[in-house]
Amino acid sequence: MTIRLLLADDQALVRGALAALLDLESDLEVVAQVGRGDEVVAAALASSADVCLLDIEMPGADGIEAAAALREAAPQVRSLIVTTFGRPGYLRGAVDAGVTGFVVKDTPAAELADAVRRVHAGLRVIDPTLATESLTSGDNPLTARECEVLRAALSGAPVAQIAAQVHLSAGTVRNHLSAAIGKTNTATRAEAARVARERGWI
Amino acid sequence: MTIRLLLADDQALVRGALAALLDLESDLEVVAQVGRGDEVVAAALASSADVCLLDIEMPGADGIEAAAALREAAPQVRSLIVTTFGRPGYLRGAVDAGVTGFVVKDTPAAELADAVRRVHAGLRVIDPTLATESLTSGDNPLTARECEVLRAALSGAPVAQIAAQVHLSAGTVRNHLSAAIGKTNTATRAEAARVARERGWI
DNA sequence: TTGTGACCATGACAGATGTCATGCCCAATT
DNA sequence: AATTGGGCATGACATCTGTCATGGTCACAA
Repeated sequence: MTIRLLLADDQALVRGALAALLDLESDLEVVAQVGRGDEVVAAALASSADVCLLDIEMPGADGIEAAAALREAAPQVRSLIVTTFGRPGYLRGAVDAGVTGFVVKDTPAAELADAVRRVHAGLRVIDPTLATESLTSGDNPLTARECEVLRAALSGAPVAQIAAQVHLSAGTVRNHLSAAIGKTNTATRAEAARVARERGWI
Repeated sequence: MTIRLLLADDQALVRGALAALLDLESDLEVVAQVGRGDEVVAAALASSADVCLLDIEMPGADGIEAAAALREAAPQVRSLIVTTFGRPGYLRGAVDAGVTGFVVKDTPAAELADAVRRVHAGLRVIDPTLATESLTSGDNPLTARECEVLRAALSGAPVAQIAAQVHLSAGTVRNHLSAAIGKTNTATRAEAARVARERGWI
């Protein structure tokens, strides 16, 4: 009995290449490919996939949202995040969304098929490098508001614009930014936003 | 006679998957794989590759630098940039470095093999979407200094730190940043740096 | 009930930032 | 020789930003 796979990645070339790689394995079969996160559930159901390989950065919905939707609509389908970015925050979010596996695209190609088989068997597959990083980087110390304001600050926009965007007064925005700057040990909001993003806090 | 290929991409999984994809073609053969830009030339010579597929973002040297080095050391080897980012600035730099082809990873997988064959035949292969974008986005209006200062501003560091980094007075840095803000039609240096990066100007 | 902590807001202050005018040096162009 | 344009710098100015103190509301836990 072959394991039926769905691939979700917005880069067609990578998607096709992964399909070629996995189809080399006699016990694996790619039965569906999508380029958007919001098409994952429908495609998984239509193709009766066993395991979904999900990239994180996709239009429509990211891979973590897709995994959460998948758990809701088709709990028997396992999901494996295959992503470029090993941000610890992503890993946490992915685990919360109920994914069974999480590997980065630095993984040797030969190991991917094994990861898929383990995931299909219900075993947790977590990139070890990432797992330790996740522990060292700790929890997100930012409050919900601070995250929201920092996200708006990512573009580099001035405070007035951020305030309009999040429907707060300029003074309050500055307070939140100041708190975030303190918690990230940085000197400017631009730097704080960058650090928070790298740590996966926003 | 098969076309001998070298793959350079820092993500092992993508590299391996591309190898699987291309090895499906009977007239193509992947004879070398590297994960760093500064290993391309040696590997190309050792494996007597005909065409090198180069990612842009790699440690050691980026794909464009690798292509330039390759033209220097082994002019008979064709290079094809295969990258995630379609920044117009990249395309310009790549053409200047003498690459024969430039495709983005959004390309359908089925077209890659054809692109490789065309490149091997000496034909120019340029992603059409990118080519038009490159024309509309126009030339880089920033001076060398402005680029340098903007690059240092990418991290969000305060002016004093940027000044120390580029060995200029704080006042001069502010002047350059002000000029860059004007040329990018933005309000802050963080925004200017973001826009300039998106446009491929830095 | 009494904290406790997140959230929102205001006001005040020092320091950072963006803008502008001005000047000098140097290289390339006219 | 004169002009132009980039690079460098300084000083001045208005504004923006980051910090801090203060005070209010609300939800939740002790």
